[in-house]
Formats: sequence, C-alpha cells, structure tokens
Amino acid sequence: MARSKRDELIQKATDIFYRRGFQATGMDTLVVEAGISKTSIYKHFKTKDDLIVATLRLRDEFLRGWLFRRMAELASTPRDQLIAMFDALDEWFSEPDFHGCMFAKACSEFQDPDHPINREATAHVARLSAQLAEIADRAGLPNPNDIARRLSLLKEGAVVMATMGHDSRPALEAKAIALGILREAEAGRTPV
Amino acid sequence: MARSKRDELIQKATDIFYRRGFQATGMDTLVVEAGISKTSIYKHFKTKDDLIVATLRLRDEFLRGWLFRRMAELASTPRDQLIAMFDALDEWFSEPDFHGCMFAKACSEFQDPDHPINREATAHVARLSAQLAEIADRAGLPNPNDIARRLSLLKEGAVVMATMGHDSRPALEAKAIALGILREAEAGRTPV
DNA sequence: ATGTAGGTGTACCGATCGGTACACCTTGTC
DNA sequence: GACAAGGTGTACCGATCGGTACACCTACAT
Repeated sequence: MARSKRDELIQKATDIFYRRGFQATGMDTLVVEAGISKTSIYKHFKTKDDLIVATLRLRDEFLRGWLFRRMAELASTPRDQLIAMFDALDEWFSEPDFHGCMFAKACSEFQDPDHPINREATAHVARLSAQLAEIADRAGLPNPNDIARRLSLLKEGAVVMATMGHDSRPALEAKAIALGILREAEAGRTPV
Repeated sequence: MARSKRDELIQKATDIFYRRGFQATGMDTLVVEAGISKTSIYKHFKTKDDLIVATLRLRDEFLRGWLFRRMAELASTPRDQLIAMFDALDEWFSEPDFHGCMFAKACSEFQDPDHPINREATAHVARLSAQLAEIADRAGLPNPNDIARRLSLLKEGAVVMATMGHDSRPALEAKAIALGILREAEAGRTPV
C-alpha cells in the first residue's frame, strides 16, 4: 500500500494530461479529478514538471508494451509483425478516447530540447525505433536501422493524419506504404 | 498605413507564437516583444484566440505559398514537383529557426475539434493535401487523392521525425519512400 | 476649427497559476 | 501508549493570466 497512492496519482494524471493537455491542466484541477490532496502530490513530486515526466514514463511503458504485445498477437514472424504494427495502430486510432500522441503534444508544449519533458518525449520515439530495428534485424532485413526509422516515420505520420486529417484510415494507408518498403528491401534494393 | 499596424501585429505574433507556443505566450509578453500596446491589440482582436486564428491563417498562406513555389522552382514536371516537395522540406528542416509544425502544435494545445483554432489548423492540412492532389492529377497519376493523402502522411511524418527524432535527414528518407509510391502508381498497380 | 480613427501608457480587474504552511487524522510498529 | 509515515483539508502566498477603463496624443478629413 506504500507507493500505490503514488502510482494511482501518476495513472490518473496521465489520463488527465492526455485528455486535457499539460499546460491547460492546473494543479487544482488535478486535485479534484484525481481525488488526491495537493499536499500529497507535492510530497511525491517537487514540481508539476516532475509529475509530467513521471506520467510520460508511464505512458511510454504502457504504449510500447501494448503496441509490441499486439504486434506479436497479430502476427507470428518478425516481418509480419512489423506490418501488423499498422493494424494495431488502426485499432488505437479507432478507440473513442484517442487524442493523438501524448509525446508529440509534450514536445509541442515544451519546445526547449534541453527541457526534461522534451527529452523524455523524444526518448520515447528513439526507444520505439530501436525496438523496431531489433525486429527488422530478426526478420533478416538489410539495414534494419534504416527500415526502423522509415517505419517510425510512417507511424508518426499516421498518428498526425489520424489527429488532424479527416481522411478514413491513415493507419491502413501507412500499412500499404510499409508493405512497399519491405518489398523493396527484400528485393535487395539498397534504400536510397 | 491604415491596416499596416494590424498586419505587423499578426506577423510578429506569428513568429512569437511559433517560437514560444500559444499558451506559454502571455498577452503582456506579446505587448513587449511585438512593441504594440495592449489597447491596440484588443482594438483589432476581441480575444487572444481570435488573434491566434489570424496568425494561423497567415502562417497557412505563407507556408503553402513558400512550399509550392519552391517545388515549382526545383522541378518542372508535376510528377517531379511532388518529389521535390521533400527537398523543399529538407531545406525547411535545416533552417536554424525550425521548430516543428505550427499547426500540429495548435492542435496539441487546443484539442477540442470544435474549437476555431483546431479547425483552422486541420484546415491547413486539408488545403495542402488538396493542392497536392491537383498536382498529382496534372501528373496523370491514378487516384490523385489517394496519392496526395499518402504524400501528406509522409510529409507530416517527416516533420515529426525532424522535430522529435534525432535521425539525420527525415525529409530525404520520406523522399525515398515517396519515390517508391509514385513508382508503384505509375506501374499501374492499384494502391491497396 | 473640429471631429474622428487609430494609436499610446498606465493602472487596474477578478481569476487562476504553481507552490507552501499548518494543523489534524489514520495506520502500523515497537 | 508513543511515535513516525503517509494522508487530508484549508487557507494562503506572490505572480501571472486574459481582458478592461480611462485619459491622452496624434494625423487627417471636412
């Protein structure tokens, strides 16, 4: 029970920040919505920024965990898992409480590259790309790091289009593009 | 001289909002940095939100104007212009004061889809995609709207990777992917 | 000469911001 | 039964938020 209250705070803060934004959410709002006294919050976290970093860490673990688990469920071979990422993304985009990428938003609101929040957000992209590279390597694809970066680019583009564009299924469009990328890579063509 | 002061305000506000963010920039900051009295600002715009919408409109015109002009300068045929978009993006990303996409940031900070700021930001994406579709049509490509959406997805992905990823040249990676897309389209293969 | 439009500076409004102080309540442990 | 740890509620801090009020200063039109 010792640190469960703290974890509960981080969990609820993550949801609230994701739904309402970081700067737009005041600490008083957090107190009411999370049902935790302000005194307790500041006993666990020195500043609001520290709390935001903690929520980003939780979100990073959750999102990467969910995504790669789902990829493994949807496909058996490493190659097919890379493609299945876009099916998983399509599921995510279809959820009623999808509100875009929390990390992109964090970067938007805290632009300074040296800011801890910005660092944590960009770290998520790097970690995700590294995991993709590992799978691409297991799939026997050439230049797995390049493949991973391109798939990351497609993923980020799909997220933005799902958030801002009004088009139908950006994840499935990205999937079609990804198929082309893998096809070329498997044909031995060196990525330009 | 009548409306030049107003235009000057919008121009400077655009720069400031782009550099520092919308919510993070207070009206008092705007007064100091833009060198315009608060009274004047509120004589031209009823609210801060109205001013933000005006800056987004200016930015939309400027960015689309610059991008398509640069595409026309870099290539002569419609087909090559589509590809040249990514060379133009590469130039943009290389500018020292590149700070990501102002419209993505606007959507991040104002998430409500019914909010005028959100609408204006998403409209930019739609307008850009429509212009791309027109060029794809002139290039004689099949399903120009699909092509345009995919190129838009690549463009947005490249912007995000340029902002958040630490990789080398996301615009040129997107360009390589775009070449593959056009190659497939020209081979008559129906986009999946 | 007089009115009007567009501009300025300053002082101010209530609300909210992130953060702190303090007194108190509960729980488990020794 | 004493004590520390972790929690609560409330009241408060100075700073800043978006926005307004008011008096004044030009420049130009009639």
